[in-house]
Amino acid sequence: MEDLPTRDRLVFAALKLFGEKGYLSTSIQDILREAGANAGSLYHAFPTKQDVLIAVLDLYRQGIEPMLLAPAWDGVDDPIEKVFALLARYRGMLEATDCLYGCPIGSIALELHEPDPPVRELLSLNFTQWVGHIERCLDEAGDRLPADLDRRMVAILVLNVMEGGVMQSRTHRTLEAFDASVAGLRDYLNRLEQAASGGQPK
Amino acid sequence: MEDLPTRDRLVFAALKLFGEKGYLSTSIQDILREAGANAGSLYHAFPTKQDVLIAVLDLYRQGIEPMLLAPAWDGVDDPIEKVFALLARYRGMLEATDCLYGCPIGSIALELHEPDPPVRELLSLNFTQWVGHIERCLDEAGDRLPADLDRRMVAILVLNVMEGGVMQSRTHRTLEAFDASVAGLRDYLNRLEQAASGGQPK
DNA sequence: AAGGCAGTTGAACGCTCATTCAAGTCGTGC
DNA sequence: GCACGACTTGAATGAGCGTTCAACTGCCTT
Repeated sequence: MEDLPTRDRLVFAALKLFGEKGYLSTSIQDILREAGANAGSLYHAFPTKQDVLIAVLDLYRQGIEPMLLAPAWDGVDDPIEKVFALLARYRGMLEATDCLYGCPIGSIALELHEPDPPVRELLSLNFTQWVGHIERCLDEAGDRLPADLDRRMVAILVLNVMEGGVMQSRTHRTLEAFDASVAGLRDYLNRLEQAASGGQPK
Repeated sequence: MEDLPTRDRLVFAALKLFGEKGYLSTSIQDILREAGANAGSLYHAFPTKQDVLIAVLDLYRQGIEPMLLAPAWDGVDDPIEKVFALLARYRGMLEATDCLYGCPIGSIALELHEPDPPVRELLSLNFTQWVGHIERCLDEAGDRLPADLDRRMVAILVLNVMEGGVMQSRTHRTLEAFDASVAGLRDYLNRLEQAASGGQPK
Protein backbone atom coordinates (compact mmCIF):
# COMPACT_ATOMS: atom_id res chain seq x y z
CA MET A 1 0.00 0.00 0.00
CA GLU A 2 2.69 2.46 0.99
CA ASP A 3 4.72 1.85 -2.16
CA LEU A 4 1.89 2.51 -4.60
CA PRO A 5 1.85 5.66 -6.72
CA THR A 6 0.25 8.56 -4.89
CA ARG A 7 -2.73 8.64 -7.23
CA ASP A 8 -3.54 5.02 -6.47
CA ARG A 9 -3.05 5.45 -2.74
CA LEU A 10 -5.52 8.33 -2.88
CA VAL A 11 -8.12 6.29 -4.74
CA PHE A 12 -7.80 3.33 -2.38
CA ALA A 13 -8.02 5.64 0.63
CA ALA A 14 -11.11 7.30 -0.82
CA LEU A 15 -12.63 3.90 -1.66
CA LYS A 16 -12.25 2.85 1.95
CA LEU A 17 -13.52 6.09 3.45
CA PHE A 18 -16.46 6.57 1.09
CA GLY A 19 -17.55 3.05 2.04
CA GLU A 20 -17.15 3.71 5.75
CA LYS A 21 -18.50 7.24 6.13
CA GLY A 22 -20.08 8.07 2.80
CA TYR A 23 -19.03 10.64 0.24
CA LEU A 24 -20.32 13.83 1.81
CA SER A 25 -19.03 13.02 5.28
CA THR A 26 -15.55 12.23 4.01
CA SER A 27 -13.41 15.36 3.76
CA ILE A 28 -10.42 15.88 1.51
CA GLN A 29 -8.36 16.04 4.70
CA ASP A 30 -9.62 12.58 5.66
CA ILE A 31 -8.49 11.18 2.32
CA LEU A 32 -5.10 12.88 2.56
CA ARG A 33 -4.52 11.55 6.07
CA GLU A 34 -5.55 8.02 5.10
CA ALA A 35 -3.38 8.05 1.96
CA GLY A 36 -0.44 9.88 3.55
CA ALA A 37 -0.45 12.62 0.95
CA ASN A 38 -0.79 16.40 0.66
CA ALA A 39 -3.50 18.54 -0.80
CA GLY A 40 -1.34 19.57 -3.73
CA SER A 41 -0.77 15.96 -4.77
CA LEU A 42 -4.46 15.20 -4.78
CA TYR A 43 -5.22 18.27 -6.86
CA HIS A 44 -2.36 17.39 -9.17
CA ALA A 45 -4.03 14.03 -9.86
CA PHE A 46 -7.70 15.09 -9.77
CA PRO A 47 -9.39 18.37 -10.70
CA THR A 48 -12.02 18.13 -7.94
CA LYS A 49 -13.31 15.86 -5.17
CA GLN A 50 -16.00 14.63 -7.53
CA ASP A 51 -13.31 13.30 -9.87
CA VAL A 52 -11.94 11.26 -6.97
CA LEU A 53 -15.43 9.79 -6.57
CA ILE A 54 -15.54 8.98 -10.26
CA ALA A 55 -12.21 7.16 -10.02
CA VAL A 56 -13.49 5.25 -6.99
CA LEU A 57 -16.72 4.23 -8.70
CA ASP A 58 -14.78 3.05 -11.72
CA LEU A 59 -12.37 1.06 -9.58
CA TYR A 60 -15.32 -0.47 -7.78
CA ARG A 61 -16.89 -1.43 -11.08
CA GLN A 62 -13.67 -3.06 -12.27
CA GLY A 63 -13.47 -4.93 -8.98
CA ILE A 64 -16.90 -6.58 -9.18
CA GLU A 65 -15.62 -9.63 -10.99
CA PRO A 66 -12.13 -10.23 -9.54
CA MET A 67 -12.63 -8.90 -6.01
CA LEU A 68 -16.26 -9.77 -5.30
CA LEU A 69 -17.59 -12.56 -7.50
CA ALA A 70 -14.42 -14.64 -7.86
CA PRO A 71 -13.89 -15.12 -4.10
CA ALA A 72 -17.61 -15.53 -3.44
CA TRP A 73 -17.96 -18.22 -6.08
CA ASP A 74 -14.77 -20.09 -5.33
CA GLY A 75 -15.77 -23.75 -5.12
CA VAL A 76 -19.42 -23.03 -5.90
CA ASP A 77 -20.59 -24.58 -9.17
CA ASP A 78 -24.36 -24.64 -8.89
CA PRO A 79 -25.55 -21.44 -10.59
CA ILE A 80 -28.40 -20.84 -8.17
CA GLU A 81 -26.14 -21.41 -5.19
CA LYS A 82 -23.83 -18.77 -6.67
CA VAL A 83 -26.57 -16.22 -6.17
CA PHE A 84 -26.85 -17.10 -2.51
CA ALA A 85 -23.10 -17.37 -2.09
CA LEU A 86 -22.84 -13.76 -3.22
CA LEU A 87 -25.56 -12.70 -0.79
CA ALA A 88 -23.75 -14.63 1.94
CA ARG A 89 -20.65 -12.61 1.15
CA TYR A 90 -22.49 -9.36 1.81
CA ARG A 91 -23.90 -10.89 4.97
CA GLY A 92 -20.35 -11.65 6.06
CA MET A 93 -19.34 -8.02 5.58
CA LEU A 94 -22.31 -6.82 7.59
CA GLU A 95 -21.53 -9.31 10.34
CA ALA A 96 -17.86 -8.37 10.47
CA THR A 97 -18.66 -4.68 10.89
CA ASP A 98 -21.66 -4.81 13.25
CA CYS A 99 -24.03 -4.08 10.36
CA LEU A 100 -22.22 -0.86 9.52
CA TYR A 101 -20.55 -1.60 6.22
CA GLY A 102 -22.92 -2.57 3.46
CA CYS A 103 -22.75 -1.71 -0.21
CA PRO A 104 -21.03 1.63 -0.91
CA ILE A 105 -22.76 1.98 -4.27
CA GLY A 106 -26.17 1.88 -2.67
CA SER A 107 -25.18 4.36 0.02
CA ILE A 108 -23.74 6.81 -2.46
CA ALA A 109 -26.71 6.37 -4.78
CA LEU A 110 -29.08 7.55 -2.04
CA GLU A 111 -26.72 10.10 -0.55
CA LEU A 112 -26.38 12.14 -3.74
CA HIS A 113 -29.84 13.31 -4.68
CA GLU A 114 -28.99 14.91 -7.97
CA PRO A 115 -25.56 13.61 -8.91
CA ASP A 116 -23.81 15.05 -11.94
CA PRO A 117 -24.31 12.87 -15.03
CA PRO A 118 -20.90 11.13 -14.99
CA VAL A 119 -21.40 10.06 -11.37
CA ARG A 120 -24.96 8.89 -11.93
CA GLU A 121 -23.92 6.90 -14.98
CA LEU A 122 -21.18 5.11 -13.07
CA LEU A 123 -23.55 4.24 -10.24
CA SER A 124 -26.01 3.01 -12.84
CA LEU A 125 -23.31 0.96 -14.57
CA ASN A 126 -22.25 -0.66 -11.30
CA PHE A 127 -25.82 -1.83 -10.72
CA THR A 128 -26.28 -2.94 -14.31
CA GLN A 129 -23.16 -5.08 -14.30
CA TRP A 130 -23.98 -6.63 -10.93
CA VAL A 131 -27.46 -7.51 -12.18
CA GLY A 132 -25.94 -8.82 -15.41
CA HIS A 133 -23.80 -11.33 -13.53
CA ILE A 134 -26.82 -12.58 -11.57
CA GLU A 135 -28.86 -12.86 -14.73
CA ARG A 136 -26.12 -15.03 -16.23
CA CYS A 137 -26.34 -17.35 -13.22
CA LEU A 138 -30.07 -17.70 -13.75
CA ASP A 139 -29.52 -18.40 -17.43
CA GLU A 140 -27.02 -21.10 -16.49
CA ALA A 141 -29.69 -22.71 -14.34
CA GLY A 142 -31.40 -23.60 -17.61
CA ASP A 143 -34.65 -25.61 -17.30
CA ARG A 144 -34.41 -25.80 -13.54
CA LEU A 145 -36.36 -22.55 -13.72
CA PRO A 146 -39.63 -22.05 -15.61
CA ALA A 147 -39.02 -21.39 -19.32
CA ASP A 148 -41.25 -18.32 -19.35
CA LEU A 149 -39.57 -16.76 -16.31
CA ASP A 150 -38.23 -13.24 -16.82
CA ARG A 151 -34.70 -13.85 -15.55
CA ARG A 152 -33.74 -10.21 -15.74
CA MET A 153 -36.63 -9.37 -13.48
CA VAL A 154 -35.46 -11.92 -10.92
CA ALA A 155 -31.88 -10.63 -11.18
CA ILE A 156 -33.09 -7.12 -10.39
CA LEU A 157 -35.00 -8.55 -7.45
CA VAL A 158 -31.79 -10.18 -6.19
CA LEU A 159 -29.94 -6.85 -6.16
CA ASN A 160 -33.01 -5.40 -4.53
CA VAL A 161 -32.97 -8.01 -1.78
CA MET A 162 -29.30 -7.31 -1.14
CA GLU A 163 -29.55 -3.52 -1.03
CA GLY A 164 -32.80 -3.44 0.90
CA GLY A 165 -31.49 -6.03 3.32
CA VAL A 166 -28.34 -4.02 3.91
CA MET A 167 -30.37 -0.87 4.47
CA GLN A 168 -32.71 -2.42 7.01
CA SER A 169 -29.95 -4.31 8.79
CA ARG A 170 -27.81 -1.22 9.07
CA THR A 171 -30.74 0.70 10.48
CA HIS A 172 -31.73 -1.91 13.04
CA ARG A 173 -28.15 -3.02 13.73
CA THR A 174 -29.37 -6.60 13.40
CA LEU A 175 -28.93 -9.17 10.68
CA GLU A 176 -32.56 -10.21 11.04
CA ALA A 177 -33.89 -8.17 8.12
CA PHE A 178 -31.08 -9.26 5.81
CA ASP A 179 -31.65 -12.90 6.69
CA ALA A 180 -35.41 -12.58 6.33
CA SER A 181 -35.07 -11.02 2.90
CA VAL A 182 -32.68 -13.72 1.71
CA ALA A 183 -34.96 -16.39 3.16
CA GLY A 184 -37.86 -14.90 1.20
CA LEU A 185 -35.83 -14.95 -1.99
CA ARG A 186 -34.75 -18.53 -1.30
CA ASP A 187 -38.36 -19.59 -0.82
CA TYR A 188 -39.33 -17.87 -4.05
CA LEU A 189 -36.57 -19.56 -6.06
CA ASN A 190 -37.40 -22.93 -4.50
CA ARG A 191 -40.98 -22.53 -5.65
CA LEU A 192 -39.82 -21.55 -9.12
CA GLU A 193 -37.68 -24.69 -9.27
CA GLN A 194 -40.61 -26.82 -8.13
CA ALA A 195 -42.82 -25.25 -10.76
CA ALA A 196 -40.24 -25.95 -13.47
CA SER A 197 -39.79 -29.58 -12.42
CA GLY A 198 -43.42 -30.54 -12.85
CA GLY A 199 -45.15 -28.69 -10.09
CA GLN A 200 -45.45 -31.34 -7.36
CA PRO A 201 -44.29 -29.72 -4.09
CA LYS A 202 -42.31 -31.69 -1.45
CA MET B 1 -48.99 26.75 6.08
CA GLU B 2 -48.15 30.39 6.66
CA ASP B 3 -50.37 30.66 9.73
CA LEU B 4 -48.86 27.71 11.56
CA PRO B 5 -46.69 28.22 14.64
CA THR B 6 -43.07 28.82 13.72
CA ARG B 7 -41.93 25.53 15.18
CA ASP B 8 -44.34 23.59 12.99
CA ARG B 9 -43.45 25.59 9.88
CA LEU B 10 -39.81 24.72 10.51
CA VAL B 11 -40.53 21.00 10.89
CA PHE B 12 -42.65 20.88 7.74
CA ALA B 13 -40.00 22.80 5.82
CA ALA B 14 -37.32 20.43 7.05
CA LEU B 15 -39.50 17.41 6.23
CA LYS B 16 -39.81 18.63 2.67
CA LEU B 17 -36.15 19.53 2.22
CA PHE B 18 -34.71 16.42 3.88
CA GLY B 19 -36.82 14.37 1.50
CA GLU B 20 -35.72 16.36 -1.53
CA LYS B 21 -32.03 16.90 -0.86
CA GLY B 22 -31.21 14.72 2.11
CA TYR B 23 -30.20 15.72 5.61
CA LEU B 24 -26.55 16.60 5.08
CA SER B 25 -27.16 18.62 1.93
CA THR B 26 -29.90 20.68 3.55
CA SER B 27 -28.50 23.68 5.40
CA ILE B 28 -30.10 25.53 8.26
CA GLN B 29 -30.38 28.49 5.90
CA ASP B 30 -32.37 26.33 3.46
CA ILE B 31 -34.82 25.42 6.21
CA LEU B 32 -35.13 29.03 7.37
CA ARG B 33 -35.80 30.25 3.83
CA GLU B 34 -38.41 27.53 3.19
CA ALA B 35 -40.15 28.18 6.51
CA GLY B 36 -39.85 31.97 6.40
CA ALA B 37 -38.11 32.16 9.75
CA ASN B 38 -34.88 33.37 11.32
CA ALA B 39 -31.99 31.51 12.83
CA GLY B 40 -32.85 32.62 16.33
CA SER B 41 -36.37 31.20 16.08
CA LEU B 42 -35.09 27.82 15.01
CA TYR B 43 -32.58 27.72 17.84
CA HIS B 44 -35.28 28.85 20.23
CA ALA B 45 -37.34 25.78 19.26
CA PHE B 46 -34.52 23.25 18.76
CA PRO B 47 -31.12 22.91 20.44
CA THR B 48 -29.37 21.64 17.26
CA LYS B 49 -29.98 20.64 13.65
CA GLN B 50 -30.12 17.02 14.74
CA ASP B 51 -33.11 17.80 16.96
CA VAL B 52 -34.89 19.14 13.89
CA LEU B 53 -34.20 15.80 12.22
CA ILE B 54 -35.60 13.97 15.24
CA ALA B 55 -38.79 16.03 15.09
CA VAL B 56 -39.05 15.30 11.35
CA LEU B 57 -38.57 11.56 11.82
CA ASP B 58 -41.20 11.53 14.52
CA LEU B 59 -43.65 13.47 12.39
CA TYR B 60 -42.99 11.05 9.56
CA ARG B 61 -43.65 8.11 11.87
CA GLN B 62 -46.94 9.64 13.02
CA GLY B 63 -47.88 10.21 9.39
CA ILE B 64 -47.50 6.60 8.23
CA GLU B 65 -51.06 5.69 9.02
CA PRO B 66 -53.07 8.84 8.23
CA MET B 67 -50.97 10.29 5.41
CA LEU B 68 -49.64 7.19 3.67
CA LEU B 69 -51.71 4.09 4.35
CA ALA B 70 -55.15 5.68 4.58
CA PRO B 71 -55.03 7.30 1.12
CA ALA B 72 -53.29 4.30 -0.43
CA TRP B 73 -55.90 1.88 0.88
CA ASP B 74 -58.93 4.01 0.20
CA GLY B 75 -61.37 1.68 -1.55
CA VAL B 76 -59.04 -1.31 -1.36
CA ASP B 77 -60.41 -4.15 0.75
CA ASP B 78 -58.43 -7.18 -0.32
CA PRO B 79 -55.53 -7.43 2.15
CA ILE B 80 -53.02 -8.62 -0.43
CA GLU B 81 -54.05 -5.90 -2.85
CA LYS B 82 -53.41 -3.42 -0.05
CA VAL B 83 -49.75 -4.40 -0.14
CA PHE B 84 -49.54 -3.66 -3.83
CA ALA B 85 -51.63 -0.51 -3.50
CA LEU B 86 -49.04 0.82 -1.09
CA LEU B 87 -46.22 -0.06 -3.47
CA ALA B 88 -48.18 1.61 -6.27
CA ARG B 89 -48.32 4.75 -4.15
CA TYR B 90 -44.54 4.86 -3.93
CA ARG B 91 -44.37 4.22 -7.67
CA GLY B 92 -46.62 7.21 -8.18
CA MET B 93 -44.27 9.43 -6.20
CA LEU B 94 -41.29 8.23 -8.20
CA GLU B 95 -43.17 8.81 -11.44
CA ALA B 96 -44.29 12.30 -10.44
CA THR B 97 -40.73 13.37 -9.62
CA ASP B 98 -38.76 11.71 -12.43
CA CYS B 99 -37.52 9.00 -10.06
CA LEU B 100 -36.02 11.58 -7.73
CA TYR B 101 -38.22 11.42 -4.67
CA GLY B 102 -38.35 8.02 -3.04
CA CYS B 103 -38.51 7.19 0.64
CA PRO B 104 -36.83 9.79 2.89
CA ILE B 105 -36.33 7.26 5.68
CA GLY B 106 -34.29 4.98 3.46
CA SER B 107 -32.19 7.87 2.15
CA ILE B 108 -31.45 9.19 5.61
CA ALA B 109 -30.74 5.70 6.91
CA LEU B 110 -27.96 5.25 4.36
CA GLU B 111 -26.78 8.87 4.46
CA LEU B 112 -25.95 8.82 8.17
CA HIS B 113 -23.39 6.11 8.70
CA GLU B 114 -23.20 6.26 12.46
CA PRO B 115 -26.26 8.20 13.56
CA ASP B 116 -26.61 9.13 17.21
CA PRO B 117 -28.81 6.66 19.09
CA PRO B 118 -32.02 8.74 19.16
CA VAL B 119 -31.88 9.20 15.38
CA ARG B 120 -31.11 5.55 14.70
CA GLU B 121 -33.93 4.44 16.94
CA LEU B 122 -36.44 6.64 15.14
CA LEU B 123 -35.32 5.35 11.75
CA SER B 124 -35.61 1.84 13.10
CA LEU B 125 -39.06 2.55 14.51
CA ASN B 126 -40.26 3.94 11.18
CA PHE B 127 -39.24 0.72 9.46
CA THR B 128 -40.67 -1.47 12.20
CA GLN B 129 -44.06 0.20 12.07
CA TRP B 130 -44.20 0.09 8.26
CA VAL B 131 -43.38 -3.62 8.33
CA GLY B 132 -45.93 -4.14 11.09
CA HIS B 133 -48.73 -2.73 8.92
CA ILE B 134 -47.77 -5.04 6.05
CA GLU B 135 -47.61 -8.01 8.37
CA ARG B 136 -51.13 -7.23 9.51
CA CYS B 137 -52.31 -7.30 5.88
CA LEU B 138 -50.75 -10.72 5.43
CA ASP B 139 -52.40 -11.93 8.61
CA GLU B 140 -55.75 -10.67 7.31
CA ALA B 141 -55.22 -12.79 4.19
CA GLY B 142 -55.74 -15.80 6.46
CA ASP B 143 -55.64 -19.17 4.74
CA ARG B 144 -55.12 -17.69 1.32
CA LEU B 145 -51.45 -17.97 2.28
CA PRO B 146 -49.73 -21.15 3.48
CA ALA B 147 -50.30 -21.74 7.19
CA ASP B 148 -46.62 -22.29 7.89
CA LEU B 149 -45.54 -19.11 6.07
CA ASP B 150 -43.47 -16.67 8.11
CA ARG B 151 -45.53 -13.55 7.48
CA ARG B 152 -43.08 -11.27 9.22
CA MET B 153 -40.38 -12.47 6.85
CA VAL B 154 -42.56 -11.64 3.87
CA ALA B 155 -43.42 -8.24 5.33
CA ILE B 156 -39.72 -7.44 5.65
CA LEU B 157 -39.29 -8.54 2.05
CA VAL B 158 -42.04 -6.12 1.00
CA LEU B 159 -40.24 -3.15 2.59
CA ASN B 160 -37.08 -4.46 1.00
CA VAL B 161 -38.69 -4.53 -2.44
CA MET B 162 -39.89 -0.96 -1.99
CA GLU B 163 -36.62 0.48 -0.72
CA GLY B 164 -34.42 -1.45 -3.14
CA GLY B 165 -36.74 -0.58 -6.01
CA VAL B 166 -36.61 3.10 -5.13
CA MET B 167 -32.82 2.98 -4.90
CA GLN B 168 -32.34 1.32 -8.27
CA SER B 169 -34.95 3.44 -9.99
CA ARG B 170 -33.47 6.64 -8.65
CA THR B 171 -30.06 5.57 -9.84
CA HIS B 172 -31.15 4.57 -13.33
CA ARG B 173 -33.77 7.30 -13.60
CA THR B 174 -36.17 4.65 -14.88
CA LEU B 175 -39.09 2.88 -13.27
CA GLU B 176 -37.98 -0.43 -14.76
CA ALA B 177 -36.22 -1.72 -11.65
CA PHE B 178 -39.08 -0.72 -9.36
CA ASP B 179 -41.59 -2.42 -11.63
CA ALA B 180 -39.43 -5.51 -11.98
CA SER B 181 -39.06 -5.84 -8.23
CA VAL B 182 -42.79 -5.46 -7.64
CA ALA B 183 -43.49 -7.95 -10.43
CA GLY B 184 -41.16 -10.43 -8.74
CA LEU B 185 -42.95 -9.95 -5.43
CA ARG B 186 -46.32 -10.34 -7.13
CA ASP B 187 -45.20 -13.58 -8.74
CA TYR B 188 -43.98 -14.85 -5.38
CA LEU B 189 -47.23 -14.02 -3.61
CA ASN B 190 -49.24 -15.59 -6.44
CA ARG B 191 -47.28 -18.80 -6.02
CA LEU B 192 -47.83 -18.69 -2.27
CA GLU B 193 -51.57 -18.33 -2.83
CA GLN B 194 -51.53 -21.25 -5.28
CA ALA B 195 -49.65 -23.38 -2.79
CA ALA B 196 -52.16 -22.54 -0.05
CA SER B 197 -55.17 -23.33 -2.24
CA GLY B 198 -54.14 -26.90 -2.98
CA GLY B 199 -51.12 -26.53 -5.19
CA GLN B 200 -52.59 -26.85 -8.68
CA PRO B 201 -51.07 -24.04 -10.82
CA LYS B 202 -53.08 -22.14 -13.44
C1' DA C 1 26.05 20.69 -16.62
C1' DA C 2 21.81 22.46 -17.63
C1' DG C 3 17.10 22.58 -18.63
C1' DG C 4 12.58 20.86 -18.18
C1' DC C 5 8.87 18.78 -16.10
C1' DA C 6 6.01 15.43 -13.35
C1' DG C 7 5.15 15.31 -8.87
C1' DT C 8 5.22 17.27 -3.97
C1' DT C 9 4.80 20.52 -0.11
C1' DG C 10 1.83 22.93 3.15
C1' DA C 11 0.30 27.49 4.10
C1' DA C 12 -3.30 30.43 2.65
C1' DC C 13 -7.90 31.70 0.59
C1' DG C 14 -12.68 32.38 0.30
C1' DC C 15 -16.73 30.40 1.37
C1' DT C 16 -20.42 28.04 3.79
C1' DC C 17 -21.78 25.88 7.66
C1' DA C 18 -24.09 25.33 12.40
C1' DT C 19 -24.56 27.99 16.21
C1' DT C 20 -24.74 32.23 19.40
C1' DC C 21 -26.37 36.39 21.26
C1' DA C 22 -27.61 41.11 22.48
C1' DA C 23 -31.31 43.70 21.33
C1' DG C 24 -35.95 43.97 20.17
C1' DT C 25 -41.34 42.91 20.00
C1' DC C 26 -45.53 41.39 21.78
C1' DG C 27 -49.20 39.69 24.75
C1' DT C 28 -50.62 38.53 29.35
C1' DG C 29 -51.23 38.93 34.52
C1' DC C 30 -51.07 42.15 38.06
C1' DG D 1 -49.14 51.02 33.06
C1' DC D 2 -45.74 48.06 33.97
C1' DA D 3 -43.08 44.02 34.50
C1' DC D 4 -42.20 39.53 32.72
C1' DG D 5 -41.49 35.64 29.88
C1' DA D 6 -42.11 33.77 25.26
C1' DC D 7 -40.73 34.47 20.97
C1' DT D 8 -38.23 37.03 17.04
C1' DT D 9 -34.52 39.49 14.69
C1' DG D 10 -30.30 39.25 11.98
C1' DA D 11 -25.52 40.26 12.38
C1' DA D 12 -21.51 38.01 14.30
C1' DT D 13 -18.52 33.92 15.34
C1' DG D 14 -15.40 30.35 14.62
C1' DA D 15 -14.65 25.99 12.71
C1' DG D 16 -14.22 23.27 8.69
C1' DC D 17 -14.73 22.77 3.98
C1' DG D 18 -12.87 22.33 -1.08
C1' DT D 19 -9.49 24.46 -3.61
C1' DT D 20 -5.24 27.26 -5.06
C1' DC D 21 -0.55 28.31 -5.54
C1' DA D 22 4.33 29.65 -5.33
C1' DA D 23 8.18 27.34 -4.04
C1' DC D 24 10.61 23.07 -4.01
C1' DT D 25 12.48 18.16 -5.22
C1' DG D 26 14.40 14.73 -7.97
C1' DC D 27 14.67 12.43 -12.31
C1' DC D 28 15.24 12.19 -17.37
C1' DT D 29 17.08 14.18 -21.59
C1' DT D 30 20.54 16.27 -24.20
